[in-house]
Amino acid sequence: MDRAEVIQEILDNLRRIFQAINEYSRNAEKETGLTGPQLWAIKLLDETAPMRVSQLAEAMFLHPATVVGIIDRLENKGLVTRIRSQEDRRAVDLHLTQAGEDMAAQAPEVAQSMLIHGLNLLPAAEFHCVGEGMKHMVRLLGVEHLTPRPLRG
Amino acid sequence: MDRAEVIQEILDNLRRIFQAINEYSRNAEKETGLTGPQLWAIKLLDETAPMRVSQLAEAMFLHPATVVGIIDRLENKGLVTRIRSQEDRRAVDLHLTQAGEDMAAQAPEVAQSMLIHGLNLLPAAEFHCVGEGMKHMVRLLGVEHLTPRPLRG
DNA sequence: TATAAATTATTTGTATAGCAAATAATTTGT
DNA sequence: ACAAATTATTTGCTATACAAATAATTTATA
Repeated sequence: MDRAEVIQEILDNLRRIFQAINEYSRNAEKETGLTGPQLWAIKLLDETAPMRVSQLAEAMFLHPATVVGIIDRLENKGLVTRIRSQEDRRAVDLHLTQAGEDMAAQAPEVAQSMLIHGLNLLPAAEFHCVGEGMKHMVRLLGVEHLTPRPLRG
Repeated sequence: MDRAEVIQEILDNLRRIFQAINEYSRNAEKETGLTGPQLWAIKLLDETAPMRVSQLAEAMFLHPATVVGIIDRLENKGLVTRIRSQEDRRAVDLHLTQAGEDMAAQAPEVAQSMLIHGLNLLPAAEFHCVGEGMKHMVRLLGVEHLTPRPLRG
C-alpha cells in the first residue's frame, strides 16, 4: 500500500468520523425533539448561563437576529426564560428553566462519550499515536490556534 | 500531562479540524456564490452526470422534494439542465452546463488539498501515526464500514 | 445639562433548506 | 386492459440565516 493509498484512506476515515458525529447528533435531535441549533444553544446556556443574546450569537457565530428566533422557539417550549437585565435595561439575560437544564443533561453526546470511553481503554502506544496524529492533522490545516467550539450536527 | 488531559486535547483538536473544514467550505460558498447543498450537488453531478433526481437525492441523503428545489435554483443560475429521459419518460436526467462544469472545477476544496499536500510531506513515522490514529478513531466510533461521503459545510 | 452617538434586542422582509403528503405522468405487473 | 408501482413535482408547513430598519436605553460629547 503506497502513500497515496494511505492518504486516501486517511481522508476516507476523516469523512467517516464527520459522518458519524453528524449522525449521532441527528439522533440526539430526534430524541430531544430539538433542532441542531436549538440543542447547541441549550448546551451553551447550560455551560454559561446567564448569557445575553449578543453573547450567545457571538458564541454560535450567528447573527443576533437569527438567535432571537431560536430563543423564541426555546422559550415557547418552556426551556429558556428571558429576564430583562437590571443594570442595563436594553439587555436580556437568558436563563435555562428546570426543564431546560434537564434537557441539557439528558441530551446525549454520543460520539463524544464513545471517544472518551474508547480512548481511555486504548493501550499506551496506540493512544499516543492518536494524540500525535490529531496534532499533525491540526497543524497541516494551520488551525492550532483556533479556539475549539463544540461539535454540532 | 495525564491521560485525561490528552483526551481533552484530542477532542479539542477534533473540534478544530471540524471547524477548519466548515470554515474553508464556507469560503468556497462565498467565492462561488452557491450555498453548501448547491455546491455539493454540483460536485456530485460533476463526478457522475447524468444523474436522476432520485439518484441525487439518495446520494445526498435528502428527500427528493428537497432536491427538486436545489435543482430549480441551480437551473435558474444556468449551471444545470434537466433533460427528460428517452427510455423512461417519467425520469429526468440532470446534466451540468459548461458553466456548471467550470464552477465544479473552480470551486476549491481547500481543506482537502491542504491535507493531501501536507500528508505527502510528512516524515514516515509521523505519517504512519496519522494513519493509525485515524483508524483508531474510526474504530472507537464503530463506523469502519461506513461508506464515506464527501466533506461538506 | 442637553443632545448626539453608540449599543442592545427586536421586527420585518427575503432566501434557502428540509420534510410529508398529495398529484400527475408513465411504466410495469397481472 | 387494468391495477400497482415508480418518478418527479407541487403544495403546505417549519426552521435557519442574514440584512436593514426600529425602539429602547446607555454612553459620550459639546
